[in-house]
Amino acid sequence: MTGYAKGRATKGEILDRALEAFAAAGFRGMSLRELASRCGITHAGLLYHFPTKDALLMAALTHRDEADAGLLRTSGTGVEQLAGLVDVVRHNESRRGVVELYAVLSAEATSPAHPAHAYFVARYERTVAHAVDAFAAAAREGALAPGVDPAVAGRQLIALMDGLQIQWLLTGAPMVGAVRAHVQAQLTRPLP
Amino acid sequence: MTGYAKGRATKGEILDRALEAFAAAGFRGMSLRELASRCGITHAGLLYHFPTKDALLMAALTHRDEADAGLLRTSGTGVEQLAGLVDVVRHNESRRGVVELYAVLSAEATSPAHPAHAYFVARYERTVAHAVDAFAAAAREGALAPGVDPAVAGRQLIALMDGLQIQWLLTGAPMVGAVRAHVQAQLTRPLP
DNA sequence: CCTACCGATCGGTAGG
DNA sequence: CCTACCGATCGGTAGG
Repeated sequence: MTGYAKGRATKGEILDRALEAFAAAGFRGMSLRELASRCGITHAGLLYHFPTKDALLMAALTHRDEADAGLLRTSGTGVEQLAGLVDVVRHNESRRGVVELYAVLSAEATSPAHPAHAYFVARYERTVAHAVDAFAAAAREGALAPGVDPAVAGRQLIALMDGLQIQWLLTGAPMVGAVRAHVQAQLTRPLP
Repeated sequence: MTGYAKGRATKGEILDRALEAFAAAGFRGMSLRELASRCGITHAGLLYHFPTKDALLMAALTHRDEADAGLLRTSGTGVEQLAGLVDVVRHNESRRGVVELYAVLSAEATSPAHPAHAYFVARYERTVAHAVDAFAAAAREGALAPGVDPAVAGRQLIALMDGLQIQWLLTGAPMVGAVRAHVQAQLTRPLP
């Protein structure tokens, strides 16, 4: 019982530190030995919990997804869903590590040989689909500005968020204002 | 004479292949020995031309900049400058390697310790400034839609382009349509 | 979970 | 430009 609970806690801490390490150095640049020493174990101990470096990466990404589950599940109107996406951007400005993680790994993972390539392809399809759904719902509410195509607007919004993350990481330029202005420009009704 | 001219040509070819290697593997993941073998020399031979790996990266980025010089220098009206940016996106869809290079390296270089960190900070300031200038010129022409702030619109456009590059690399989703639609939405006059 | 090891590979240098 | 080397580090495994 104690051993099991302690084992799970340790594993969760390892995954948190693995995310930081992957964010800082990417997949190739991240060293099992350095991460292990940050966790107070040896790199062989790390490989006792996770059989390979690839498996550790996937476990860490799944761990991150579970921690963020429900972050986008704001059941509400289309306009409210879009406001929720703006809130996510605001929230992201308080967690550089998470933003860095996705910026670095999604760029790395564009290579089909990358261990997380399939994960990021699926992640983008899911994220873009969520944004498209939000704009489509806004259209049904009559809140969409004339000429706005939900399919295009959804892809644009996710792209804008990703691009602003790079600029924010590099120069510190704030993200929220630019995202909010862009979303508002697609609507005929003010964001809450 | 011959030696000098041949030396320059070889060096240019090395830099072209270095760009491909950095794009595929990032800075850390790129190996001098593998690049050298692609160039038909040893890794020590590579270090005869470029004293360190850092120096090779910077030389390759400068080489790339020189090849693309003038790509943005479409002297014309603000609306024409914006159309020129859309043309760059169209052009980029025919050179995956270049798009991959900037996507991978700009994400990596968000870390202040990265050898190209200062380069990418300066690059973004320059690129965003160009887009802001284009929108400001469009404003002076009376071509800007009401409520559009050139400073915000410039940052949004560069961010949109970067984000769409990630999506294009990952899923193959075309970039030009979404960029063109976004730029058009900021204007009161049709793009050429 | 550790010690001890494996083969492989890394960037860089000496010396020519 | 090459050969030959340096110390360091890598992911992974055997065996406990």
